[in-house]
Amino acid sequence: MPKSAKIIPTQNRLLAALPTEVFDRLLPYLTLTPVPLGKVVYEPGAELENVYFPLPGCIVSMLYVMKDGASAEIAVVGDEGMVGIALFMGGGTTPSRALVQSAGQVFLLNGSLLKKEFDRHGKLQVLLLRYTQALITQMSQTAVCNRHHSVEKQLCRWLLLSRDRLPTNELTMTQELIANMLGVRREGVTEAAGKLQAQGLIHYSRGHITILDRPGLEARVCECYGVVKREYDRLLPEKAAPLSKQAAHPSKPALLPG
Amino acid sequence: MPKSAKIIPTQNRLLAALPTEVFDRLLPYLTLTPVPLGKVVYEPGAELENVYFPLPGCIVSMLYVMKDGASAEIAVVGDEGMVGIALFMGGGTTPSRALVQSAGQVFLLNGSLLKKEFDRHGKLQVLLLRYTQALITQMSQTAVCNRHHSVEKQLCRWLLLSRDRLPTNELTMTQELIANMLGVRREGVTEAAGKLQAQGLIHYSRGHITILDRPGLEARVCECYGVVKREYDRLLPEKAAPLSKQAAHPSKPALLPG
DNA sequence: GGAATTCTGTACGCTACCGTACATATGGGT
DNA sequence: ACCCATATGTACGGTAGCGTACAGAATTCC
Repeated sequence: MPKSAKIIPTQNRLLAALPTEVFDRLLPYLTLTPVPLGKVVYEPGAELENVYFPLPGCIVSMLYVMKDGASAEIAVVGDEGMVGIALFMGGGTTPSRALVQSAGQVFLLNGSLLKKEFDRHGKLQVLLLRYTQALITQMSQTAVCNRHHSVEKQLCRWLLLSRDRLPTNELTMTQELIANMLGVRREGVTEAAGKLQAQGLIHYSRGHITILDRPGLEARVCECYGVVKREYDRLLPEKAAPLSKQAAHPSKPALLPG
Repeated sequence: MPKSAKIIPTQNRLLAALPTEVFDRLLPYLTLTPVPLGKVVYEPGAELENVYFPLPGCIVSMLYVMKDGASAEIAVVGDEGMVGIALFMGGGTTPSRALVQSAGQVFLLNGSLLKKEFDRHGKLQVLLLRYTQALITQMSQTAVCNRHHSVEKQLCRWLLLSRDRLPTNELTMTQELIANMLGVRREGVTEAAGKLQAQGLIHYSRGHITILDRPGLEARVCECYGVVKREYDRLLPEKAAPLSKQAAHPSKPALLPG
């Protein structure tokens, strides 16, 4: 049992799932950093210097912004994941932008250190690749959802995706920002949010949204949310138990068959 | 120089880029297989047994089909890539379906053999991860395109993506099928295709489309096509020269700056 | 050669969302 | 307490794409 107590990197689920050996190797280089809402974590085409492991409550959004300024969210990353996969995938850059959608803290890790550990091709590599596949599912499903579903359903999906990465039912987020993420007009969000509020599912005012009835949202969301959620549950380590005993014995054999 | 001539696996660009050692290891297990249009290569949720390396002219489409039957294409794979990335990413399955969009031939490789080679973490791993990142870009951009662009522009994108993976300007494809891929009505495709034909960009009749004016299509397509194209060019090995001399000297330093 | 199937063309009302414009409300700053 | 910036509400015409229906054209099958 290491000098626990202070060791909160386990609050990120990827880091938490690392075996002690790997974890200890990275620990000295993990820097806890607060990130404010709206901060741009990386720009399209820019070589990544660091990767980021969000802590619970911090959400980073991957957004594509077109020449004419129109934008669309491609995926979100919270404490279940990592920002900067292009670093180990080999490209070093991506055409999208990453920005903080919910302020909080991240563990920052130097990119070449991560790459080095990745290239040992131990547990970290396995974890990150599985995470990447989950991310791919999220992106795919976003494409499908963008094609077929109404703004209201997409808003439900977005709210649930956010809620899953937050510690409370409160989110700090204006309708304008949500509109940017969803790639629709702000008025469209106002209208959809208005309906949800009228039905008692959420409450909002000036940049604060409270989820009042999660089951209600789940009843209204399109299948896209569930598909992504199940895939994340299947591919990623379980939410770490409060007192981390991981690596000792994987208490439940995950959902893997056999 | 091995018993060349017959060794056409190099017609797939990923296979072609492998160093001789790796290539020779896999060669005995690569099975050349014809695949007809419409063939389902894998179903959502089904454990993959094999992976597929399409040859030029063969295109496999990754499609998500919803409960109500509505569908949308997530990405396409041709001779630049591989079908079945979930196998080495760790999940083993995906929620999407893969089906043959343009008949042709593929090299089939047993999944566990691929995984084994991947886990040596040599050149194959590097290549496949870079390829996966390119695929991610394609998926992301599809999401963006689905959100913001007209059917006509998307049709242009789709035609160019297909053309890039075919040896000629001819594609065998009904408007009905294109509509399934794009996730729009068949009539929407008829209308858009009609416009393109009126402008002399394409010609079509009963399941056969000919691209007459590629620059014209490029002038009308949205930026999404270019973003994906450039990322593929950046991340993947160049199109193999007819007589494979790859690995010797990368004749041109790609589009990389510096 | 005729019938059946499969593709493509056209039409028409409907709806969700857009672009734009402006009104109202809320909270923070001084 | 007031002002101002910011967030939200509402309205209205425009349009792209939908759902549906059906008609004409090109292959395939017998």
